[in-house]
Formats: sequence, structure tokens, C-alpha cells
Amino acid sequence: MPASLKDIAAKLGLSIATVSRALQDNPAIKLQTRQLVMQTAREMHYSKNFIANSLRSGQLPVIGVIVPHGVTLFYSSVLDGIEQEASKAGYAVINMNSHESFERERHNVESMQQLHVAGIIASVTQETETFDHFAALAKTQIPVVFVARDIPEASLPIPSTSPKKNHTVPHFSSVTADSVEAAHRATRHLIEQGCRRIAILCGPARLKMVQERKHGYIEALHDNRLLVRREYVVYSDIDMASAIDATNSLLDLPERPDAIIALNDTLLFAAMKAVKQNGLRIPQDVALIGFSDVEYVEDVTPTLSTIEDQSHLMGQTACQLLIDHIHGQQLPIHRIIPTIQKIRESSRIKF
Amino acid sequence: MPASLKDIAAKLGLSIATVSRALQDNPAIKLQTRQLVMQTAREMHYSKNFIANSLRSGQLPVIGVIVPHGVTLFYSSVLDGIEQEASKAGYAVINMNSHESFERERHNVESMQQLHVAGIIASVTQETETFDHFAALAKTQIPVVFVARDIPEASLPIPSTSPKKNHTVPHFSSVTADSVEAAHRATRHLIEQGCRRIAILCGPARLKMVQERKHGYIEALHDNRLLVRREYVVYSDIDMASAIDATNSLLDLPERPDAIIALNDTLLFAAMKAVKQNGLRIPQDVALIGFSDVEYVEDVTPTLSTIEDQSHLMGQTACQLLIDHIHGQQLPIHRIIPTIQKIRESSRIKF
DNA sequence: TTGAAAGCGCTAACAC
DNA sequence: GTGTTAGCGCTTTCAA
Repeated sequence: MPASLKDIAAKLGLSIATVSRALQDNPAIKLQTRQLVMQTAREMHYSKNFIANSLRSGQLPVIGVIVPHGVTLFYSSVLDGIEQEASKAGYAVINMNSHESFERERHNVESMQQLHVAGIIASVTQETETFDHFAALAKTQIPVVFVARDIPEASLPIPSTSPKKNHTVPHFSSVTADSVEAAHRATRHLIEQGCRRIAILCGPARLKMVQERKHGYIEALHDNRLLVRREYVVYSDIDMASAIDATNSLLDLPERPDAIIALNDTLLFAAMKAVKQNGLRIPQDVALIGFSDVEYVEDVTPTLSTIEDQSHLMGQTACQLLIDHIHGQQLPIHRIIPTIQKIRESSRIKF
Repeated sequence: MPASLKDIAAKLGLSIATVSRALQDNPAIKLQTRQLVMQTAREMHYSKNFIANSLRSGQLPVIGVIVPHGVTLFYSSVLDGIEQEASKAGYAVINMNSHESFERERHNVESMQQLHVAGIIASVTQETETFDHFAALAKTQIPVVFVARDIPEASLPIPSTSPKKNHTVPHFSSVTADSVEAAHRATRHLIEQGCRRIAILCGPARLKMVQERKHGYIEALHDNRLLVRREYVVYSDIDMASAIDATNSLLDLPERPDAIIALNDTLLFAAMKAVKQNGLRIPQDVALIGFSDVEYVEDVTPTLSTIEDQSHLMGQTACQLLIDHIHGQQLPIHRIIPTIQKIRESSRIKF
């Protein structure tokens, strides 16, 4: 049994209240007493019971994090950023995995609610379209910050149409990457390198990430008065075999693309493999650039140009916003974290 | 304010006790009452307060995890395994990062103690040599399971030398990988492929992981009556540049090795790059095999042979052991999780 | 079948 | 400067 305030009080012949105050270094208590108490507490290996504390305050010094899947560098980096900021502020981090299932996400939120966490950072599942489960948190004073994945308009502040009943539409802070701009920039870069037949190798069309990046690609083509060619936009499942097939279909076109943008790591590596297998040179015959979260892009030949999310920073930022909210800040804030473009051998033609 | 038992009781004109029992489906309460209470609870959005519960029971339904660093596939996979098992058993997972610092680890343990977690799973830092901070947990009834990194003999059960005072030396369960055997097997594999000049590309000598894997390598050579050549054992920092240098020093030897074992991902990729840059063929001139936690080994040419830890399984196993301990199981158990060897093109000479 | 009341460890408002 | 006491939400004896 760990020592409690009661034990210390008994041993010292003081009241529990005095001991409590002394340990908080409350100047109302005589210095001598304070020191005696602290000393004794140390000797008795006293360790404050946060649970008792939390029962009064209503919240645990814990931040809950919900991610849609666990084993990726991206999310572990986001988590690391969150943890770093949280621990600075004296919060622990609890994390749960929704496994891209809306039901699980709902359940996770409920568990965290029951635990009375101080706040929640969430990256919603692909299925998530309603936000009632998060809205319910607002009523229990648990702030929420969304990270990495966009939340739809519906959850953003809506000007009240009926001024009478001030319907508070729940709205939350968010931290996201600028996917559209990132794809735009990558496309621009290829154009600057002299490429004119730029293809894009996408993941499944239903992913928002794919939609956004494709959007940036199309915009960049428009902005540079290049045609968007239907046959240069291909979709693939996110595995090597499908992606290699998809790349081959691009390379077999009558007018072969002179550049490929791959929307994630797997697609990027697959594209590289396929281009090489076709006996084509990178970047002279086909330039390559891709979105990536891994460092191995530097370990291959040629080194691969990439666009990277600042995942760690996204985690940090989300956590900072959340802590502000925990401290009473009310207004939702939307932060957009820029991506980083690293040009390497696979797309460096001109310079 | 979320509804409490009191609120429900008041609304229904029942006592708090009755409501509490009804929600636990206690058959002592009339079925009709039970149903009424449950119904009302749902309507009032009642959500049980775990903190209040925990104040009595003394423990939160939470498992604490301490890892030495965050952003690696290995640990995020271990964590995922832990979380999977924990959530099955109704526990949440709190994780903290010691950043390979003993002081932080100690602090993490303390925080978890204050939070009254139900149990702790830890992968100790490289600095950790004393276990007093974990031993202190034993006194507060918080079980500990070590994962991935070995704990020294000192913390294993020691037969009491003085039967009089039954000094309970704290000892903990553990789940580790069989590094020695893994390296032994990899070496054997190369020998079977006809290699006779097998070199090993190590990380910093102070790492236990390096010691163990080197040990397995040496044993395998002995067992096969091959000489251990001093010049075939090289150490490198874990970054591309150093590792490429180290590999080059191997390739420049008068008697060039015909195989290289790389002790982690980075070293493996570096070795591949260096061998290629020297115009040598893999595996015909130099065979390659390495310890790895990433999947990209399949995405390069040639595909790389690897030895992989079953990190997810390690996490699951650790969590299962911990839950057994939480449920009262006393005896420490030591589980060794076998590695998986995947032979790919980089070391397939004969078959 | 239900209620009253104690108590988990702590803090804070109110004495003195 | 220190003590007394109420109460956070819940479970669980003990009574009725």
C-alpha cells in the first residue's frame, strides 16, 4: 500500500489538510512544518494519487489520441510530436486505434469520455461522415482537435440562420497538411524541369488524400496551360503488384509520359521499379516524384524526389492547440502545415 | 455536466444504490426497475465515471507502455500489438517515451504510478542498469513486463541465500526476440549457400543488440569450423555515410568477403549501395542478408534477404502476460519470440 | 426488493 | 498557522 496523506498526517500528528497544504508549498503553512512534511513524505515514499485529485477536478491529466491505423511512420511521428508537447505540459497521452472503422472510433471516443480525459486529438476514419460522437464531447467540456485528415464543412462554424435559438453548431480546431498546394508545387516543379506529359499514379479514388492531390495536379496543369489528359491519370490499389501494372499501362501509352507523380511511398517505389524494368532511364526518360513518409527514398538509386508531410510538427501543433483549449480558449483554429519538397536525382533534369 | 447516478436516482425517485445496482444488472433488483433505470440512463446520456470507480478499486483500466523511442516501425508495431490485446480486455493504453534517457524513464514510471495504471510494459533504455524504479512498483501492486530489450540477470529470480528473511528480489516477466539464434541462422544460411568469407557489418559495439547478433554469428562460424576473421567484423554508426565507408573497407580487403550480414535496415541498404557502386554483383560476388523491420526490402533490386522480428506478436504476448499478472498471476514468465528469416534474391545463390 | 451510509484520497471553504 | 468538514461519483456492506 502506498502511503497516503492520512498516513503522513498520523505519523506527524498533524491534520490531513495541513499535510496537503504543506505539500503544495502553501505559504499559509509555517515553513518549518512544510519542510518537515516534505521530508517525511519523501521518507515514506509518498506519491500523490492523481485519481483522487481527478475525481474532484473532473479530469485526468491525460490527452486522448485516436488514429485510424497504427503501424505507419506517419502516425507514429504525429504521435511523437503530440507526446512531446503533452509531456511538457504535464499531460500523459493515451492512444487508441480506430482501424478505419467508424464504430470503433465511436467506441474510442466513448472510452475516453468515461476516462474523463482532458482533451482529444483525432484523425478520423475514412468512413467518418457524422460527428455526433465528437459533438457530444463538447457538452462534457472535452475539447477536440482534428489532425491530418480534413473535417467536412458541416463541422465548421456555421452562421446561425435563426438568430432566435442560438443553435451552437459544434466546431473544432484542426491541423492539416496542404495537400492541394503540395501536388500543385510538385507538378510545377516537373513543368519547370521541361516535362510536358506528366502523369499521376493515384491510390483508390475514394480517398480524400487522392482527391486533393489530384486536384492540385490538375490545377497546376491548368495554370500552365497544359491539357489534362484522361489517360495520364491512373488509379491503383496500394500494393506493389497493382502499382507496377498501373505504371506499365502508363509506359505503354502511344505518347509515353515523361514524368510520373506517385501519391504515396508504395506507389513511388513501384513506379521506380516498373520504369527500370522497362529499360527506361530516370529522370531522362521518365522523371519521378512522389509523396512519402519514409527515409529510404534516399537509399536507392537514383535517389527519389519527394514531398513530405511535417508529421511531427502536425502532432506538436495539434497538441498545442488542444492545450490552449483545455486552458479555456474557445475559438476554433485551423492550422495548415506546409509540406516539404525535396528534389533529388529522380526529377532533376535541368539543374 | 454529464448525468450522474444521483441525477438518475433523483429523476426516478430511487436511491443511488438502487440505480448503481440496476446498471450492473444486479438480479437483486426487480427486473422492471432495472429496465426502467437502464432506459432512463440511456435517455439522460449517462456515462459511467471511471475515475470515481478507480478511486475505490485503486487502479485505472489503463496499461502503461514505456518505449525508448517513438518513431520506428518496430515500436509502433509493438505498440499496436499491445493495444490490440489491451482493448480486447477493456484496457486503454497510455504510452510514454523515455528517449533513451534513464532519467526520463524513471520519471515515466513515476507518472504512471501516480496515475495508478493497472500495469506497465516497458522496453528499457540503453542506459538502464538499475531497476529500483521498477522494483518500487512491485510494492504498489503494479505488475511489470519487459519487452524487446533484455533485462539483466540481476532482476531475474535469485535463490534466497538467507532463508531467514525471505528477501523478495523483484523479478519481472519478459518477452524478447531470439537475437543470437537469428544471427546464427542467418550465418548458417550463407554457409549453406556456399559462402566461406562471411563478414558482419555491425552498429555501435555498446548496443546489446549488436553484441548478441555478433555472438550468434561467431557461434555459427565455430559450429561450422570456419575461422572468425577479425577484419571481417566491422563497426559503423547507424547512418548511410558511415555504413557505406565501412562496407567499402570490407570490399577493399585483399580477400574480399563473399557475403555480408548487416545488423539493421540502414546498414543493409548502405551495404547494398556500396556493393553496387563497386561494380560487384549481388549475390554472385557478394551475398547480402540483414536484420530489418521495414517492407521496402522487397521494393529494391535485388530484393533483400532479411531476418525480421515479430514485433506485433511481441507486443501482443507482452500484453497478455501483463493482463495475467493484473489478474493475480504471480510467477514471472520469460517468452522468447522467434524471428522470421526471409530469403530473397540478395542471398539466393544455389537454389 | 430497496435504502442509508461509509469510505476510496484529496482539496478547499470555513472555522478558530 | 492549523484543524474540521463537506464533497467529488461510485460501490458495497448492513439494515430494513
